[in-house]
Amino acid sequence: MTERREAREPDRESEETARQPLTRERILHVGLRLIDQQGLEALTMRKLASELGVDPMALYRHFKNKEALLDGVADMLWGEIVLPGRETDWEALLRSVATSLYALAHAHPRAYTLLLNRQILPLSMLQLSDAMRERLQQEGFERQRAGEVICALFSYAIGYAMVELSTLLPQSPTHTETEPMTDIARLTHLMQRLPRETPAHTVEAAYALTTYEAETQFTFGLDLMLTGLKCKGR
Amino acid sequence: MTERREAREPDRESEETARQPLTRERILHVGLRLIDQQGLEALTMRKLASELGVDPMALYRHFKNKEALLDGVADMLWGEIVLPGRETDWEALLRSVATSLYALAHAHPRAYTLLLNRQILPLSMLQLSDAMRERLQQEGFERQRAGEVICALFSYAIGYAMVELSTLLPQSPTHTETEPMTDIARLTHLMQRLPRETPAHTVEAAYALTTYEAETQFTFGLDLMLTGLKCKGR
DNA sequence: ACCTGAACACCGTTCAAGT
DNA sequence: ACCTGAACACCGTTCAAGT
Repeated sequence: MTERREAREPDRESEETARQPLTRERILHVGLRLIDQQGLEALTMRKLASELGVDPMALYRHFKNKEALLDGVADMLWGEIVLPGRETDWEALLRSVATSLYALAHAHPRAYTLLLNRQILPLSMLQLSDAMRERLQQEGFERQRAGEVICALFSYAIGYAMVELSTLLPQSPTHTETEPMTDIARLTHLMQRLPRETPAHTVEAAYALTTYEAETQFTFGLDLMLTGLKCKGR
Repeated sequence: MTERREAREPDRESEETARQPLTRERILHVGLRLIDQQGLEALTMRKLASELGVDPMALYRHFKNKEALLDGVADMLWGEIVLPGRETDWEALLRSVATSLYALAHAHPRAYTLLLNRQILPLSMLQLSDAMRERLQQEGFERQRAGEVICALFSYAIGYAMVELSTLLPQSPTHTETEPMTDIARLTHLMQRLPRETPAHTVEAAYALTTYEAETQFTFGLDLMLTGLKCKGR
């Protein structure tokens, strides 16, 4: 996706190309692809190794254990968030980062939970928040206030994305890419995920919950925060 | 194993008391306790069964599989959130629910991620949000607006809690219960969770990030939302 | 010194054999 | 009809035996 090598031959991105030397980056890249395609629980040291055309134990020379490998994937995900150019003011900056974090959930729905599940602080996350803090301070925010704002923004954006994923994610990841589901499809999909004894009243509530335009709703909460911030002053 | 019915013995709340009949509730209860004590990945069908003094396969007559069991635990967690009395106005209501969701993260730090990781819609969550919607509508919110507010609030509260857990959670769960860590303890704990090559500049950023008073910071973001809501009108 | 794959100690779940 | 536990197909990781 991001990496364009301009090779003479069309990359088939299959087991054939897996004959390059084994690097940390390549492992992580294939690992993320595996999660995207088959889900987080399908990422197995053995499966990943065979995908790379390599002995399972070979992975352990690049990562201490599976946890460390997942930490690496999480760091990659954080690394996909980039700041807009220097000319954007603080409000647009916050809006941009929040939107990017939300969009990341659609780019990597099965991997997204790694953003918060890890037991380390991803370096990319620290660098991102530090760069944001610097920009906010330049526009007059106090240091601590800047930190609070960033933390609140991250919490909302990621939290919203995870709520959406946990209530809307189809079992098959195909829908995410294509056009929105029909009402019928949405309802049947919903019914599958409710206990059989759910009262009709609650089914209706659930349907309402999952029917809102997700993007609009995300913006609503984001606007709440930004409005509050402007009311309070920086 | 033979069934022993020693009714005269005082409850020691250990494996002895595990001789009660196996019910869905008891399984879930012990399962949550196991997660609280040993972490989510330590919850094993086999371990849980032995904790209950039961054959592993016995669990499968109450739950289709491990996923269904975890769904049940998630539902229990949602069930711990209760609404305040009818006399509280909408702002206090929202504040109360958000705070409860946040507090739940401290009561069950190792299980908290289940709130959002499940592939079903927990019934308790639907009932909670539906009850909230009703209350908000009674106070003049439009139906859709009420839904948006609830969703935004859930997102922020849970998101904040998960951000806090993922950046602050000590490896040993003891600290959560006791008094706050000292600065030194916090710093060393932080250093353990950063890559060895982290530049000093970023270490400082990370330290700042994890040092804020968590509770105060949570309230800051919550206030942002509520202020925004009041500015915009209901 | 590096690389490998057999082996260990688990896991969720199936299934056949017991009652 | 219910209950049980052996067995299957995995898993992450150790470790000794190869090079």
